[in-house]
Amino acid sequence: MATIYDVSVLAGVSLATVSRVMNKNAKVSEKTTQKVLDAMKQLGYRPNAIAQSLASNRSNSVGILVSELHGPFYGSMMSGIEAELRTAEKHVIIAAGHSEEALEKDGIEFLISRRCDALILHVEAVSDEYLIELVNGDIPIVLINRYIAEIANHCISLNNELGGYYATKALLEQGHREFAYISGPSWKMDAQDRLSGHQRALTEFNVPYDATLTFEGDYQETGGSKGISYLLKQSRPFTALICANDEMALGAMTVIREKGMMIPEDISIMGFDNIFLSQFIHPKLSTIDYPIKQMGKMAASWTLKNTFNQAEQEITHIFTPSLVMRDSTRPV
Amino acid sequence: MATIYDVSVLAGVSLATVSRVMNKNAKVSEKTTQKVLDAMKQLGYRPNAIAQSLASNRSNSVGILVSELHGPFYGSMMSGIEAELRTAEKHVIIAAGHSEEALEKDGIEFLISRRCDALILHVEAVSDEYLIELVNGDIPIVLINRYIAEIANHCISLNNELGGYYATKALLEQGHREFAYISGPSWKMDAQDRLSGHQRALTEFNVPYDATLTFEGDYQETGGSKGISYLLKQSRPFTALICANDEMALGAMTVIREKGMMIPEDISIMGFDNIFLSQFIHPKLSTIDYPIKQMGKMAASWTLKNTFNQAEQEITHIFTPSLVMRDSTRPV
DNA sequence: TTGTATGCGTTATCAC
DNA sequence: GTGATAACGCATACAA
Repeated sequence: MATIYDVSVLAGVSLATVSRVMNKNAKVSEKTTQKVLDAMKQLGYRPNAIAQSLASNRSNSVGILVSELHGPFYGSMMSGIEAELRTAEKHVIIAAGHSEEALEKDGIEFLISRRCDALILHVEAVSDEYLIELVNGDIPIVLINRYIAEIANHCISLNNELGGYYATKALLEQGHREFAYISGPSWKMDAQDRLSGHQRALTEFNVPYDATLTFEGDYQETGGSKGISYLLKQSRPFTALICANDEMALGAMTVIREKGMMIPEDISIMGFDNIFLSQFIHPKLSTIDYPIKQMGKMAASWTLKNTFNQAEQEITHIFTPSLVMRDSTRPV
Repeated sequence: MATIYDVSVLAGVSLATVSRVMNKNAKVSEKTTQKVLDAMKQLGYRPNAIAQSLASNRSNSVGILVSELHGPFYGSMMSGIEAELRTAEKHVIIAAGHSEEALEKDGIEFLISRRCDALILHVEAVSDEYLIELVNGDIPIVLINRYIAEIANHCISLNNELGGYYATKALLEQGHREFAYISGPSWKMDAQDRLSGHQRALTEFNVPYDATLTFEGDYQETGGSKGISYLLKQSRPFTALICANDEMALGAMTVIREKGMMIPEDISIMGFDNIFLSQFIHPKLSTIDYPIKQMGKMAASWTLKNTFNQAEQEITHIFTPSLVMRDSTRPV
């Protein structure tokens, strides 16, 4: 693979001149520029990004850490980030943390070791302290879906509690009084927040919270299936099921139908996240909109602004969820 | 950020020795090893992967190019690859090609410039010639979902034609004789192959292929919605709808229901890909299984074998699709 | 406008 | 077993 040196020899100029025409940051005569360009083309020269990074201490890339590489939530997030960054000619380097502390730290180490210019992290297992320390390091960092007061301006998060509140309130206003709830993993902050919102709404309507009709799921379809199976076995009846995300709602719906019940006639179902698919399933899922794509875009804008000094735009740090009523819920 | 030099000074040894204990590739006495380790810990030393790459000409990472960062298909693929690579302590660097020639080449350039040790590509827009040339370059390359005879052992692909054949044949055997077909973008090879398989099955059963009941979709939900709307407006009736992928099937199902028709009573629907969700929608989707996750895993194994000389395992180059009959189809 | 020289943080090839 | 020292491919301060 040709190097800058080969190009300089062929073009009959110095190595520095070649570097200059690449970076267009210094005046080079029209004529030599052309000579260099020709030589580059002739050699099929491609700059070595690694060497560039080492010499300049910048990589023109931002690192992204997601929990999983699959799933609609992370898919939207990655797409949102990449789309925004691409307009600025920055690249992304993606790693997966799998919601495990060791792997998350590992992924972050990897991204740092690759000398990313900034990091966008969706982390769940590492501690606040760890993150605060990280933010105080020398590499710019944004957190998605996590709010830490001490570093609030590094956070792009959704008010999950409010989302949980909206979800339950909507059903309460439809007359529902008996609820079942399939939550996310209880150690995850967003799962806790959504459940808190649920409870707040119940309290507001003087409806007691029934722990026996709560199931801790895993945010996946199978969690929803297992959850509803469990809940249906309990002695207490319920008219509404709230799932802490759409995937679990989907899993639950499948089982409910298998048991011969109708949605929403027998059970109203509410999801959370408003994944793209939720409008294509049957019945169309009522849910809480989580604008994750825009949040990804916003996180990317943050790095553009704070790292690459581009486009001074307004950064929204806390997003507000909104209710999306469709066909899986109905008044009782 | 501490460098290897800082460590060597603190440990009172030479720079080379520090490098040795990092790479454990040469004998270093127990005692000095410990001194170095201590110094590293004390300084919070992290190796600079960029410098390592430059010096060693290896990066311990493999580059992945996908068309999109979202969607169940690419999600599964990325997950499959990453899971396999992680067991070997290799990392992935992901870029998106957006099914556009310029962007695909761009992404490949990026991955090469980052000195990935190998590349796994899901490309659709670049030409065979370009890829053949690439494969003859000095970086190991695997192609997913693409078969090019000249470089067959660099390809991990599915027999899409056979899948299309299976899909249609299953419906023919159920007695269907009037078909509508929503295809993928006609310039995509896999879309062409699936359609060819469809036509082969028709021919085998002496059923004429009706081009007026074929719609060219975009492999997305909206393509399915638009497609079925168009097809329903045609004068010719049909009892079965075949969609070139599950997402379009989903989009079509939504519209069909909005029009007050029943699935599968009024129309049988067959998808393609067997995305994870297809078993959770209602009615459960009959489809063709595309083992993309295993194929991703296989591509990763290929790189492990051909680039990192690990685990001499058997590589399957052409995967065979299989029929998955569920509830969206029924005999007529 | 162009060239020279040095450094970026490692690995690796020699010596000792 | 350990230490100098030359690459690796490029950016950049300093000269010319």
